[in-house]
Amino acid sequence: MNKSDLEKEKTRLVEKLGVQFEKEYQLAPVAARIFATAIVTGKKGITFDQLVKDLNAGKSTVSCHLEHLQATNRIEYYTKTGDRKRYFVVKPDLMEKYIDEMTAKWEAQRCIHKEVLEFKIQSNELNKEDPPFDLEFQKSLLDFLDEATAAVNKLKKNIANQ
Amino acid sequence: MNKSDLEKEKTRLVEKLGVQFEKEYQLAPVAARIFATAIVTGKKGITFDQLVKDLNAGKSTVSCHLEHLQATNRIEYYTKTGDRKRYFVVKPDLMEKYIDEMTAKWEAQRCIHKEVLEFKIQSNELNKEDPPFDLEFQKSLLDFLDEATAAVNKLKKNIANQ
DNA sequence: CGTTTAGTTCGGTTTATTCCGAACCAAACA
DNA sequence: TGTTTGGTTCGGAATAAACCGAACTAAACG
Repeated sequence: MNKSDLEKEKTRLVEKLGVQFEKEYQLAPVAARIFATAIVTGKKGITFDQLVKDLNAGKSTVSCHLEHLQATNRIEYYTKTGDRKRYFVVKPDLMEKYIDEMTAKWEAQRCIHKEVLEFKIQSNELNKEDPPFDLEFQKSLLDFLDEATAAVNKLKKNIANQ
Repeated sequence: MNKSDLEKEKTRLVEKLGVQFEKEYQLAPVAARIFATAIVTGKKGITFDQLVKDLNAGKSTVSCHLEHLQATNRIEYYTKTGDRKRYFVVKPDLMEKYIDEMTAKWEAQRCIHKEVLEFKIQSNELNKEDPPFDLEFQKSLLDFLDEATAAVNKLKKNIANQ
């Protein structure tokens, strides 16, 4: 196992992580690979033109996706004095952020499912003829979303205090 | 509040849920609205041509997305004797399924992050000159994914036994 | 056996995503 | 003040996703 093997391995890992991230975070292919590169590269960070080279991507593409990844709080950069390059690294509170995104989605869904429940209650009151709506199912959706949020927020606290 | 108001309300809810589902489950617009309609309609179910009418969609589009929603275990159908129509309803174990999907994704990620950790360990052993990789961050990703899986699987058991 | 009903398949169009290169800008340097 | 460096902006091209209608099929019905 020599240095060039490690580079190949890095490329392989970036690609594999990239595919996952495309799905998980709904990122464009190059965006996902930039994010993956930031993770595999670690705290020393990766520069703009290194990304352009490594990923065989256009400068505009990299610029655009770096912008987006920063805007969505997934990466940030630091600079070295006397060096104009930016060194991009993953944000350390990545997982807290992931949990927040998840719970925000669940909260939004819970809110609508509650409206749906109210709709079904009203419908049952007005239309006595129809087979009435099964409110239990709708309630179970709400309960699930509440409990999932609680479970994952507990986890978030554990992470923060460690 | 009369019957036609309820219909408008149903349309509104389908639309609102639809937008959520597009993002949450990565569904095409019409697919998300079909799924939303199934939820808002409840156990009495919705038919093929009702969907075509309600959603102003082509038959082929509805056919294709119904296919997909069944293949991904989100909806199923029942029939009435002497009635060739299919009545589509949401699968009752929707949330268990959602958890399974989530944990499957996490498992896949965990697996790659483990490979990344091994890569970083190897790199540290070989390149003594470089600033070494921070293994703790990588480990914390693995831990998070494990704990998240555990938390959510516990929730799954609670749901199943109720 | 012809017809209706319920749904599927296929080919093509529209629309949106993703990416690129060329031109540009702003800071630093010579 | 001209030039290099590091990065952004803009307009468009290639590609992929989403959808539609027309033709088709298979079961049931008369």
